[in-house]
Amino acid sequence: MGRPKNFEPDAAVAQAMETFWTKGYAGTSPADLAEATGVGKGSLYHAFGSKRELFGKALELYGRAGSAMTEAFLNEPGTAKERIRAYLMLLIETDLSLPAPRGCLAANTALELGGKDAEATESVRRMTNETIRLFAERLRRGQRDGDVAKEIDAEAQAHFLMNTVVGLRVMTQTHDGAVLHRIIDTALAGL
Amino acid sequence: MGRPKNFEPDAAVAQAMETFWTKGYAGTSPADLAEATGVGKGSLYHAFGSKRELFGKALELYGRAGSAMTEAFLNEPGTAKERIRAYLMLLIETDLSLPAPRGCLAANTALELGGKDAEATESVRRMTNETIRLFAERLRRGQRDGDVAKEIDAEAQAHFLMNTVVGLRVMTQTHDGAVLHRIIDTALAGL
DNA sequence: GTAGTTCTTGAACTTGGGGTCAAAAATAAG
DNA sequence: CTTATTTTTGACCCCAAGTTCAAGAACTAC
Repeated sequence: MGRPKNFEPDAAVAQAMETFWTKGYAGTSPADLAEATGVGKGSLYHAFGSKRELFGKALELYGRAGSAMTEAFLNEPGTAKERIRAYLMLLIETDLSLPAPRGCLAANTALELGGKDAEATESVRRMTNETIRLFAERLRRGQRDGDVAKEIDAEAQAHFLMNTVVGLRVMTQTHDGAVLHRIIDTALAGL
Repeated sequence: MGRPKNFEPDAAVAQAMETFWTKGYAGTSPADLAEATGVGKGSLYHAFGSKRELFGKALELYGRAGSAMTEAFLNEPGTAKERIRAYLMLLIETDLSLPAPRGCLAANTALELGGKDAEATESVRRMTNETIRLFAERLRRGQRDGDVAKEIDAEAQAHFLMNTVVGLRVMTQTHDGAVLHRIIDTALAGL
C-alpha cells in the first residue's frame, strides 16, 4: 500500500556513510547527501527524519561493516602477529590510496562530536570496544596456538593496539607510508 | 599615531586558540571569537583579516607553546622513560580534568582540515615532526646517560611515541583514565 | 473508479555564518 | 585646532544550512 520508495534505504545509508566519512558531519550538507544518494532532500527527510538521524544510521552501518571485516581479516590463515600486522597495513594502505585520506569515521566522529553529542560518543565507544574485543580474542587464540607468548596480557595489548590504530589513522593525514610502516613495526615489536 | 588598539593581539590569539581548541574550526563562529576575546567582530576582522588567518595564528601559537612545554617537561630530572611517561600522563590528566576533553588542537585540525586545507595540514605536520624530534633527542640523551638501551632506534621509537600520543588524545574522548594508563604502560614496555 | 496511504518534488522559510562598510572615536604631528 | 592615521562599533549583506510543507504522483484494497 502507498507509493513505493524510489530508492533503497540501505543503499542510501551506505552512500551517506561515505559522504560523512569523507567530509565530516558538519561538513556534509543535506544537499550533499541528496546528491550522493540520488534521493531528493525532501525524501531523505521523509525517510530519515533529520541529518543527525541519518548520521546515526551511517555510524551503525560503519560499526557493523568494520567489525565484520576486522573479524574476517584477523582470522585468515597466519599467526596472530602476522594477521594483526596485515590488518594495520591494510588500513593505512587503503587510506593512502585514496585521493585524500579520510581516516576512520569513528575516530573522526569522536573528535568532531566528542563532548557535544553523547549518543554519538557512546556509539563510538561501543565500536572501539568491539574492536578491542576482537584483538584480544585473536591474541588469546594466538596464545593457545602457541604463536603468542603466554606472559602477554591480551587485554592490555588489545587496548594498546587499538590506540595504535587510532593514532595511525590520524597520522595518515600528515605522514607517508614509509613512516607509518616503521611505526607499525615498532608497535608490534613486543609481540 | 592613530587610535591605539583596545586589546592585545597576542592575548586575543591566545583566547581564539582556546576557543578553536574547544569547539573546532568550523564549530567556532566569528561571534564566538568576539565573545571569547572580548573584541568586536569588526575589530577582529580589521586586525586579522579573516577567521582562517586568525586560526593560522592560533595554530602557530599552539605549536610554539606546545613545543616549549614538551621540551621543558622532557628535560626535567629523571630518566628518559620516566620523563616520557610523565609527559604522556600529564597530557591525558590535563585533558581528563576538563569538563569535556578536547584532545590536541593539532590532531583535531589534521582530522578536520586534512585534505581540505593544505596549509593547515602542513602546519600540523611541522608541529608533529618537531615533537618527534624532541622525543628522539631525549631518547638519544638517555642512551648517552645509560638509561636507554643502545640497540634502540631512537628515531623509530620517537615516531612510535608520537603515534601513541595522537592515539591517546583521541581515545580520551571515549575511555577513562585507567584504560589510558594501561595503554601508556604497554606502550612504554619496550623502553 | 474511489479511497486511503505513502512517497516525491520543488518551493519556501528561518537562522546563523562569514564578512563588509560607513561613520564616529582616539591618538600624534604640525 | 587641524590633519592624517588607525580603531571601534554596529548595522547591514549575502548565502548556505537544515528543515518544513503543500501539492501531486504512485501504489493497494475495495
